[in-house]
Amino acid sequence: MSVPRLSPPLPTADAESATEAMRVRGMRITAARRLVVEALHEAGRPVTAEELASGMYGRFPRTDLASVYRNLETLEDAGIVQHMHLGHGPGLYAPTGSAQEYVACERCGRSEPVPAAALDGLRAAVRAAVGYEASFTHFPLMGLCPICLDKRAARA
Amino acid sequence: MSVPRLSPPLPTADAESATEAMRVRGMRITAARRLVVEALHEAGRPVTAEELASGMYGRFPRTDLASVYRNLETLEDAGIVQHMHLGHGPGLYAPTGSAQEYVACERCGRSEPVPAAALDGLRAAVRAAVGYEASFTHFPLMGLCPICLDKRAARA
DNA sequence: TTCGATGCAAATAGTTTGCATTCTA
DNA sequence: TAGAATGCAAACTATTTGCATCGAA
Repeated sequence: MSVPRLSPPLPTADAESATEAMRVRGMRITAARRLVVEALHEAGRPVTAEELASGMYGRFPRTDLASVYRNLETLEDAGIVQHMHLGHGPGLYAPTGSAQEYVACERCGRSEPVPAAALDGLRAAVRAAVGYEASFTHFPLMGLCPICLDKRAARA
Repeated sequence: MSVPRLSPPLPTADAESATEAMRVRGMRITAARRLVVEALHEAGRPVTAEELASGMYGRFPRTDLASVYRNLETLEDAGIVQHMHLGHGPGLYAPTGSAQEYVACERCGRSEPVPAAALDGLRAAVRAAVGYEASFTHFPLMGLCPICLDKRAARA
C-alpha cells in the first residue's frame, strides 16, 4: 500500500497487456504475479488481497497473502494496479484505469461509483477554493446519501 | 469507532457543559470520562486515544487504553465527541462542534483545515451531481496539494 | 548461476473483547 | 448495593517484515 506511486498510471486493457507491461519494466513474471494481474482483470470489480490469495481464482495455486501484498505493492509502484479504501474494511485493488470514482455514505456505509464527469464541476470548485486537485479514486467522496438525508429530515 | 451516531451532534463549548451533557443523559461521571472530555477540550486540536491514555494530561490518573476507547465510543454515541481520520495513522478525536473540515494530499500526506464556508459551493455541486450531502469532517477531502501538483507539472 | 520472488512464521499497529474487580448513583 | 465502568490480558484485523529456500532469466 505504498502511498506515492513511482511510475505514472499505466492503464492496461487486459491481463495480457498488463503482463507485457511487467516484462517491459524488467519485472519477473511469476505465478503469483500472473494470479494477481489475471484475477484482477477477470474480477471486473475491486477485490481484496485476501480474495486474491484465497484460491477463489481457481487455475492458480493458492498463494501466500504476504506475496499477494508484496506483488500488489510492486504492481502499484509500476503503475499497473491501484488500490482504494471504501469504508473501514480491507483495501480494494483494481487494474489501473479501471478505477472509478466513488461516493460513500458516512452513516450507512453504502458506496457507489460515480461517472468522473459528474464530479468535474466540483473539482473546479475545490481547485478554486483550496488549490487542491480533488480525486475520489483512492478515498471516496464522503457524505450523507439521499436515503440517510431523508431519514434525518424525517426525524427533524 | 462506532459508525452510526445514536444521538444528534451535541456541541459542547467546554468540559463543564460536556460533563453536564453526560449527566443529563444519565451517564456515570467517572475519572476516565472526565479525563476524556477535559483533555479533549484542553487539547484544542484533534488527539489520539493513545495521547489521552498516556497520562500527558497530568492531573488525571493514567488510564487504560481500552477504557479510553470505550469512553470515546460511548461519548461519540452520545453526540459529545467526534472522530476523524487524517491519513493512515490512528484515529483522531475532538469535541463535537470543534471539528473542522480538512483537505489532505494523497501523495505527500499533508493535511490542513479548511473554513467550512470555502466548501459550500462544492457541497452544492455534489448535491446536484449525486444527491449526497458532502462532508469532510470525518474523512478529509482527498486530492493533490498545490505543491505536488507543481512537482507533477515540472515532471511533465 | 544469480538475484529477485516465494512461503512460512512472527511482528506490527490500531482497536476490540472477555472477565473478574471496583466504584458511581 | 446493583449495575455500570474499569484494568488487565488476550484476541482481532489488516498489513508488513525477516529469513531460508526456490526459480525465472
